Amino acid sequence: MTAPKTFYITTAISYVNGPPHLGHAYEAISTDVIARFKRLDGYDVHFLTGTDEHGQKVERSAQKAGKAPKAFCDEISGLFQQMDRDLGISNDDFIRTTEPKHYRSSQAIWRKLEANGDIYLGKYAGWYSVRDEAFYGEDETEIRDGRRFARPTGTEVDWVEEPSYFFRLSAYQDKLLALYESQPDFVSPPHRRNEIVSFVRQGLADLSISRTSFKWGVPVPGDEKHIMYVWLDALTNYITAVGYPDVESPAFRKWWPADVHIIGKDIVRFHTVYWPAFLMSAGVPLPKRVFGHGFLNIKGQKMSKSVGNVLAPAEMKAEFGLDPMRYFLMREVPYGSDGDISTDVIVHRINGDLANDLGNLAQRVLSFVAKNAGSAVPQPGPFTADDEALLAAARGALPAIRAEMEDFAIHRMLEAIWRVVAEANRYVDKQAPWTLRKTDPARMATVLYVCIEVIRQLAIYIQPVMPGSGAKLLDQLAAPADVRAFADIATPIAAGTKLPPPQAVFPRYVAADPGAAAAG
RNA sequence: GGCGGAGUAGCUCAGCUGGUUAGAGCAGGGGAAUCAUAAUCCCAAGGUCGGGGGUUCAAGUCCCUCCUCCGCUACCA
Repeated sequence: MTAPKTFYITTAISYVNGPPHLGHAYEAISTDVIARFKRLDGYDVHFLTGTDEHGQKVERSAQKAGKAPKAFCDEISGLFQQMDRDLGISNDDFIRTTEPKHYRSSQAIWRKLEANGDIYLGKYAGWYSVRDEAFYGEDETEIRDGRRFARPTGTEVDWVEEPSYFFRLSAYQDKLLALYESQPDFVSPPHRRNEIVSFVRQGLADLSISRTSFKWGVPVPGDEKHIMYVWLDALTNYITAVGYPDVESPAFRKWWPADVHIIGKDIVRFHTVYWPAFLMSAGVPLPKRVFGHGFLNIKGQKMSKSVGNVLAPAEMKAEFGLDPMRYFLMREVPYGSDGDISTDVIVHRINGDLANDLGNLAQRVLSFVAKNAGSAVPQPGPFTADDEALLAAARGALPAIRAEMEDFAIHRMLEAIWRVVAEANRYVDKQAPWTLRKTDPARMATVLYVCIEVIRQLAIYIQPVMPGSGAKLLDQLAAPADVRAFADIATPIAAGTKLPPPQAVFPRYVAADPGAAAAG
């Protein structure tokens, strides 16, 4: 037997500066969809998510909250873990950068970079924004009301002058360009790749990778006045979780290099420039791919605290239900682009795609079978061309959705599935089993069989996005738990299978209190 | 300022290396059916493909130019 195909996928670790919002949920859900898809497709999957807990911003937030940094992190990290549970996220592990094993791992990679001659002590002076965790040039700042702000982001900056260790990022320019050249899909979607390539082409400056102005971080080995730059520490989480620095450990050998890091578009550079450079220096293989997803806007506006339109994942779930919420987010927004959401669009999707198209398809067929076929899968006769065409469309969707998921085109995967849904509804109308019931019961049996088989396949396909609903549908088809993977598409349902009473899976959404819905 | 992307039916978007009457989904219009969560199905309608110029037998699809929007990035004393 050959070793099972493995798939290691990660989200970015969330910064514990505040509670999770819909953007975090979006990343968690989309990564979860890919992870579940791969599991259903026969891969041994390792899905990692977690929280990023160091840095001056967290130190200050903790102070403001009157808490010790670690206690503060425990609390916020707990909220993220709760969110994952609420959203049905199937992560196999949850890493926190404050774990002892992560200190060990971060210090180990530091020593590797050092041993490779890529770290030197210098001095950094500049305008530093705690909010952005970044330095700005004098000319990038402006003074308002006697205080100085970074122009690009509008955050307040302080003059910071301190000794700092630097990483020789400048030495990696050619190697990085060679990487983008030889592995065109290392960075995706493609337009992100172009941005990164042009950024690196402009030349890379060495990177300041330590701080002395605060304490909340991983101490630099051998010079504990310094703590490591949060990004070096944070990125390392991906290898810590699978056993680094024990590169010979079973976990590390099994999972690393990661198949894909799913991240937000705002941190593509850290993952496709700094991270591969660190790994090259440390002599660790690079992740295979990095995918930067887009952001969600609410009715055309960026989510922000000051606008007051920050949507809590729990609110949206409470209003629309978990699976409809997951479906909406995955279907409405092309994965990799920004998306806009509003209550109108959500309701439209839920009622149109879920209740009317798929939900009603299942309900019209299953209730018909319950009433007219003795609540069991009918015995089919010979298939007509129409039957074969629909069955072929359903079966043929599998390679199509696989291809879409290779590019992380989750929205197009769903589109492909829904093309089958539409075809199935057309088939039902054309075959009109309610007429056949009177004229040709044998033919009716065949038609119903085909419908049930197609619904079974659809139920299997939707599981990555809507695990609960897929399961509910498969329960109604009396499908045992061990025949719900993509491999089971090929084995049609057995005639004679006794079916439980049908039950609507996707109810229509009706606003309880019009105007009070979550997204406005 | 540089690099890149985008401007196609009311809305969201497909349209690969140029080639018959420019497509889909949704909304809107008409009709059919009644198994079903009043869901479904069919039909028609709807676009000077951002403006202008050019290449070509032929351009949404190539070239030039202008306008608008977006992303990345750099930056003027």
